[in-house]
Amino acid sequence: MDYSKSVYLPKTGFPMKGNLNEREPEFLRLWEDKKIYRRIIEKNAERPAYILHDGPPYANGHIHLGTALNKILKDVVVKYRCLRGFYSPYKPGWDCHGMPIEHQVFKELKTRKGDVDVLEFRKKAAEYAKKFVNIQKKEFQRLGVLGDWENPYLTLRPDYEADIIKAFGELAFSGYIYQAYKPIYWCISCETALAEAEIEYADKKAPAIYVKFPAAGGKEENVSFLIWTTTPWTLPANTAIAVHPELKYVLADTGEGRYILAEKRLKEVMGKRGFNPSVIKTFKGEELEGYTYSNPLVTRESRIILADFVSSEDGTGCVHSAPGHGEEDYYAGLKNNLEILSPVDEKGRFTEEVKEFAGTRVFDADRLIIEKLEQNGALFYSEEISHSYPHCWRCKRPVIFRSTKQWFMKIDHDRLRDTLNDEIEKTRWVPAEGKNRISSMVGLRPDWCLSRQRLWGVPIPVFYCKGCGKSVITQESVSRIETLVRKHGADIWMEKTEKELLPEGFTCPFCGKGEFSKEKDILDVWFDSGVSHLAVLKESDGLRWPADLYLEGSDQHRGWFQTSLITSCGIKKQAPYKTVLTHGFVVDAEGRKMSKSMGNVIMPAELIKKHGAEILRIWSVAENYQQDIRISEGIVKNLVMSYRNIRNTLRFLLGNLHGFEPADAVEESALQGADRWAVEKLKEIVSFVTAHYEKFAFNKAYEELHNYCNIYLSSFYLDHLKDRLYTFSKNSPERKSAQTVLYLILNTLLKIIAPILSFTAEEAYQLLPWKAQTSVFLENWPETETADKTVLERWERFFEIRKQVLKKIEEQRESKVVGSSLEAKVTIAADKDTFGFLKSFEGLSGLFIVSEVVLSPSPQPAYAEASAGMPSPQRVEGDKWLEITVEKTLFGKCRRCWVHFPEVGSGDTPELCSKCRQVLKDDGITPSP
RNA sequence: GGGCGCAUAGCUCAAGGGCAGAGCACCGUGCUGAUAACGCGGGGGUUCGUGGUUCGAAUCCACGUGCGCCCA
Repeated sequence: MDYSKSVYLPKTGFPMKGNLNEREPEFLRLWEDKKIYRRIIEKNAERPAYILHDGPPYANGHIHLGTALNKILKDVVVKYRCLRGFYSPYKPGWDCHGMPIEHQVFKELKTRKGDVDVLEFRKKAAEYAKKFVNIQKKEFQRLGVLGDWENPYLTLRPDYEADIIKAFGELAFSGYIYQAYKPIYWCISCETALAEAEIEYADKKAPAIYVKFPAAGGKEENVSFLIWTTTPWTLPANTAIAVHPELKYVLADTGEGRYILAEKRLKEVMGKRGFNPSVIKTFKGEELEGYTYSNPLVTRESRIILADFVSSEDGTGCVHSAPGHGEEDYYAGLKNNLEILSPVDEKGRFTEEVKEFAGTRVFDADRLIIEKLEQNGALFYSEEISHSYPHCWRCKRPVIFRSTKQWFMKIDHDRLRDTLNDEIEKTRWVPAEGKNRISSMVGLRPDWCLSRQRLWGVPIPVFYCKGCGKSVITQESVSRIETLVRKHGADIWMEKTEKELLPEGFTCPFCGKGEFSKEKDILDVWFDSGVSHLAVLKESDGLRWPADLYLEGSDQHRGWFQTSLITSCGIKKQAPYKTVLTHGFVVDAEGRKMSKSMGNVIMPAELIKKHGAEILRIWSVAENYQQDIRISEGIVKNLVMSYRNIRNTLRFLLGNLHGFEPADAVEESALQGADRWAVEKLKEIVSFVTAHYEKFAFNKAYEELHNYCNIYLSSFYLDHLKDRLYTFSKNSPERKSAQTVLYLILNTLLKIIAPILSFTAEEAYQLLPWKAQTSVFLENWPETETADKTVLERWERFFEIRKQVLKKIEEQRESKVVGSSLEAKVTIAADKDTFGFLKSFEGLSGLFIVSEVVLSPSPQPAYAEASAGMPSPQRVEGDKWLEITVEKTLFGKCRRCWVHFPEVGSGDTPELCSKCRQVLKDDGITPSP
């Protein structure tokens, strides 16, 4: 007789193999076709809101693992909130302006700034950005991220651009915006500003000169600070000499003159002239602060300042500082209130400010300046060196640092820095270290330079009066520009003349004249995204300000978190977010960052193709994202394994609920044996997982879910239930009790894994005959109930004993006494308390999955004999002891349920146990021969 | 060079002064009614290094190494 057809084996259309890459698109289609995102939002429209504001990725290139990680984490948060019944819309966005796109478009056009029609160029740049918005949109959607993909926000949309103009205006009217000089890279042959990305480093020959700057007003006569420079032409713009506060300096006498320089450099520098100087004094750099000296080229007295960037590796340790011609010098200048001189025009010629060399190109001036210094007796030594120097990417010529007038946002205005700090304090930072990080950055940050001498961005809405030369920005002018931009886009600024842009009859508020020229610089692209909270979080779009959550990579402490905070505190005196969550960076198996040159880059598309987006989702949450997140084939393989375990657990649940209907569910009071424990355990899992979703500790939630499926379900509960599910009468209370719990577990599990395992949860949900919704995401989060601790503890104690029973069985398996555990007879002797404890369990044999369990009341002998060299009890703890014996059962094996029973072998169906005989009768089954 | 952070089993993570633990992987094995599944058992550690504090350090302190982010 073949009884395998007479048992109720699992039956389901949920395949064991996920085939994720092929199946996932089905569910993407389902979500799209049935407008699931819309429906979730509508469902919760009247509920409390939870707003995650999307930081816009840059619309350039394909998504990489970092962006995928970020979007998945956001998706998990949003889905969790939605399931919990929050109104939690997700509006994705893209950052569309800026240098990288401009750079790419120039490359494609094989041209450069200055050679293009600005409007045509901007059209191309917009097309380029939109193209990548669409590419990335598809890639993000493929990850299973739900959101308002039909209406994302793009920083290049007219509405958004108008809001940028508006925000700039508001800051200007509050007095935050001012104009000042700042050095930038400048190509004197292309006559254009260059961005960092347009700079190439190449070796260049340069004069390296040592120059004496006579100390002034000191007690010592004939003392000079000795500086070293490779750009003699910047000497006229010198306004300070920087020394390192901690470095040792000397006053050295050569006989020919006395010099101050770093002790470490003394020998080498003096050696150039063959001097063997005597050291008169040694002192720390900080003692030099405030001393003055005179410039040998122009009549100017300047100060010694302290700066940490001074090195003792080359030069003299006394660094010539020209804040108008170098970035380090510039910041040192700001800090020390130095004048920022930049007496060089756009063609690289000295202006009238340097009378003697006016009209001379700076590189030609080097020679003249050296001659002049020599005549003055200020030249200590001159040589030629070759060093790495910035060059223009386009014309390959050396560039210079030149200062131009630029727009800034003042951080120390109207107590803004205090507001920033206060708001940082009020914000919840996850992890908490983020607070420290951003506040130390905000504490030190200089004013924000908003000007960019570029083409692809939003214009700075400022006019210059041709009458008095003053810059003009008024409520009226800004509001007019804002309206025009909202209607036509920011291109209007380039398209129209000043007269057309300004309101009719507009006159200069300073001098009353009516002729203007418009600002040519555009805004820093960080300003675009920095005002996203104003441009996007609008009630009219179903959103709220401030956002509940910003969630980005930890690099955004300096980037978006900060720019958003600054604009927000400047305009609204309040942070735009309540909580900021950061994640680390994606690195390879060895913890190294991914880079093309290292060849260790893994793209999301590869992983999706191979394993499905679900694995990427698991990876995103299973790791501790507060640190750097590693990825490698091995790591992915592990995740795939853990996925399979969860998937198979779902499959088992689905399979064993075949034919079950919710109406079949029994009352909680009618649950049998371990079923009651399972209900309590599930409560515990739901509470734990919910609490950890709430804390953004997704890895803990996932780990718990995995462990639950693995340790509690697969290893114990489900294994134990097989007997009841497969062999008991179809409608028996034992079977229905088990199914009731499986039903509960499955329904619950699908909802709480859905934010992470979105595809799999949906796949399983679609197979539920009793599914109430079109999608699992339209369901409600299960109630979190406090589990009955007494029940859980009782069973934990049981598991401890079970573990030892299993070990004993394994020993006997190794000795070939038993194979299947159902061949085992287990005898347990124990102390009184443990004995009573075990006795209180019904169906112990079923819980151990053995055929016989004998509880031997035999007191103490085993324990007593232990000392006499007899087999020792397996567990002794205080007065508790336990002795477990496993032997092969003498009963016959029931051919149907495989359990060994005494009655097998007798009666009219000797191959069956009495239970199975009855089941066959009750269920009217005639087994096929 | 500076600021912030990280380092525990092959992998992902626990333990935050008191025997270094879990899951996965691996090895062995059972079952053949979750079967590319499932069960059971097992091996596996210089807790990055050095020094210090302490009766006792993975844990606290100092220095160093490696890595990441940001800045120069």
